[in-house]
Amino acid sequence: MDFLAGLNPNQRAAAEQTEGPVMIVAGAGSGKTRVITYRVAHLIQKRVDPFNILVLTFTNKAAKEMRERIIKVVGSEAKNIWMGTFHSIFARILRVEAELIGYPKNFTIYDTDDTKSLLRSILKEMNLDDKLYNVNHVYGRISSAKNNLISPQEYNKNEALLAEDRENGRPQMGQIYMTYAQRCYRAGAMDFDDLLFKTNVLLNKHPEVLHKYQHQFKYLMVDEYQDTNFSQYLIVKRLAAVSENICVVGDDAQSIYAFRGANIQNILNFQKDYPDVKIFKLEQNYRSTKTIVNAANSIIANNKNQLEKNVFSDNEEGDKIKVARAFSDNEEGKIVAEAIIQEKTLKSLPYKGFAILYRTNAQSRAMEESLRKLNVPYKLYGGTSFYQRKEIKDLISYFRLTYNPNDEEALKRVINYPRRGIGDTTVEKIIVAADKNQYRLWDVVVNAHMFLDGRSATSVGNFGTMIQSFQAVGNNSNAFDTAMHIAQHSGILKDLYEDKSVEGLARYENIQELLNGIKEFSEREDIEQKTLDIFLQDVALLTNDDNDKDPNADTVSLMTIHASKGLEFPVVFIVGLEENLFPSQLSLNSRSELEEERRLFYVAVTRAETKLHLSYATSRYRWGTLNNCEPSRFLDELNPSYLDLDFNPRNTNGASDGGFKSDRVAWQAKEKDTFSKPKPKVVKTTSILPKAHVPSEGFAPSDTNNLQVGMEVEHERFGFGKVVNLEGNKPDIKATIFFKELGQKQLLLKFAKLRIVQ
DNA sequence: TAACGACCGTTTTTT
DNA sequence: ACGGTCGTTA
Repeated sequence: MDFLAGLNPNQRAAAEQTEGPVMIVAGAGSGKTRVITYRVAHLIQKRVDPFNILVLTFTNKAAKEMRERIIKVVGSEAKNIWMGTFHSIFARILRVEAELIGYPKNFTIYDTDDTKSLLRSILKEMNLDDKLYNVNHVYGRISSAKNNLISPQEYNKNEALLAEDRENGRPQMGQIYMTYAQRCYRAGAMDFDDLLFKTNVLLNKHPEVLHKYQHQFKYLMVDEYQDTNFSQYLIVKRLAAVSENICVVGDDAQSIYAFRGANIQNILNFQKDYPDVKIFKLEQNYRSTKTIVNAANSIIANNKNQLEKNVFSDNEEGDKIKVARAFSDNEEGKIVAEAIIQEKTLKSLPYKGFAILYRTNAQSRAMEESLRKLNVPYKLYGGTSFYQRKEIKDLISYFRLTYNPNDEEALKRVINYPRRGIGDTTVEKIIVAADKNQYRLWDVVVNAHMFLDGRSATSVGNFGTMIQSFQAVGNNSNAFDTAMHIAQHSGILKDLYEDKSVEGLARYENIQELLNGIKEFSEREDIEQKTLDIFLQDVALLTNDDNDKDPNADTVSLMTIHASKGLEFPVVFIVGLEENLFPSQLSLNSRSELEEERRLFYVAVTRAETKLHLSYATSRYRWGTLNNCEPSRFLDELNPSYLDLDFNPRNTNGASDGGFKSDRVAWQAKEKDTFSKPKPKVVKTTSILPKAHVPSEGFAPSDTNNLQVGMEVEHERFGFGKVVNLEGNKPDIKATIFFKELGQKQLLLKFAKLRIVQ
């Protein structure tokens, strides 16, 4: 079985170097997954026990895909490889070892919602202003502390951090972190960051455990190493310390998760940690055309501090990159949808050969509408996961509570859902009683009569009894029977069944779907223990892709660029290339954040195999109001020789800047104008804009049916200008006019009030 | 305690 | 635009 023959010399050398520290710097599309797959296959062929191999990935999708590919090569033996995301692998280990660090084995995993909800309660209890102590900000602060392995105690001793918080007007941050950690502990819960943080605690405090896993995992591989944070880095370093058979794979140019603590230095410094590292560079891109690869290179060249590499393609030159300018987000959608239909026929591609990538999930709406209008089948990836839906979380909260009654977030969520007469006041009393006596909420619930009076004591007591009855069922039945029992007896099923609205119906169906999933789980042959608590263990770590009904359906893919990492499509559309959107407004403050946006663009561009489309809109609805948009600086950074513009962005004043600056100049002029004067209270449409131009006496709009390029016109507010271009059909004719004062603008003739001067 | 309406902030990205 | 939260009212 000479599967290594399918690799190029570089790839093969990397796959064969199984001993000692190895770093594989893999450019986009250079066959990275292939190398990892064959490297693992090679290990197994060399009689390494799959149980001794640990492969860490970043997403469930990557883990799943790689597992399938390895199984294809080496057969079912590969199922025994330890392969998964950092979070799932270490959750699995913590389930075994949790008691050593004072957690129950069946600890709950708090997802983002749970975490935020707990933080909100804490802020409220501490009487803190939740505008100043914005939950997302607080969460981010705690998360980054954990990712840098700073415990609450250390945080509160760290003068630099405390001073920083004081300067930001948030002196209570340390206390919040402390309380948050205590409350998680009390609830027997870990959040996402804890799964890594506590693993470090475990390995640090228990040398015998560290020793055990060091010897179990004789071979370590880490995919997407550029996206690891300090916490992950240290786990890997510790586990690899004995064997030093560690292979990291990554591409610094594709590091896009610094915002959540990833440290690009981990890959840049790998060589310092392991001086005898063998470095392999995979520089040949097999995925994309020369045009796409070169254009991508021209983007990333704008970043500093990179590992040196030269990504190239031997594929054909390929089409130029199409750039489209739209008038609005909806028109952009229309352009994309039409292009898909056209190109599908032209190149006889299936729909699944197309992907639309965007910076933010909110952008999917305009795309979806246009695709629906033209009957283009599509599938939306990401967005709110199935497991984040309210009704699903509600039912799962009952499950959680059944197996871990200390799970306070679950308790608060369902104690009065469906309604059972336990209002906020009563819940408040329970919390106060618990805090006063150092009890857990659950202790108060089961002893309700000691803390509450009459009616509410009875309701709360009944709730406790109900959960206890669920526990009894859970101990004696399989997952599906338990789940069904809980769904019925909690009243959730009835409550949703009675809601006959469209949304209510959808919710009911979602519950059905969850129950079906649990039924499938109960019938699986490859798992020995099929109780609901086992099913529950992984739920918080699941994402959408597990719920993919038919992955082979022929549909266009819509997703964020982050979600597209690792994927490839023959034709890719990157939409919304506008300043403040991509690059994101929030990234403009620092060079490093802007560089991350640029890497994100690089990732997006390199998803395309044969054809890339870029587009931007000159106006877009955001927060429900229409905003003017300036083309993204990234468009300027692309070498224009790779571009094919479907419009003329140049000024008529002879300047041949050839870029997107004309749009930008016009935009800037207008912005300046808009902000120079105090805004009127009600800003509904552009007609409220202050009048910079005083119209000539007796100004009256002319009939613009016969408007020609080159004509001089006067606009009520924009002043005098010259028609540069006319495009579009009948009622939607769009005029590009260069105004003396304001620069170039696009106007729809049916709306614009123009007086023809000559 | 529940139901209703006004108001607010949200849109970065994921485990 | 939209959903979640808060305050008012019954």
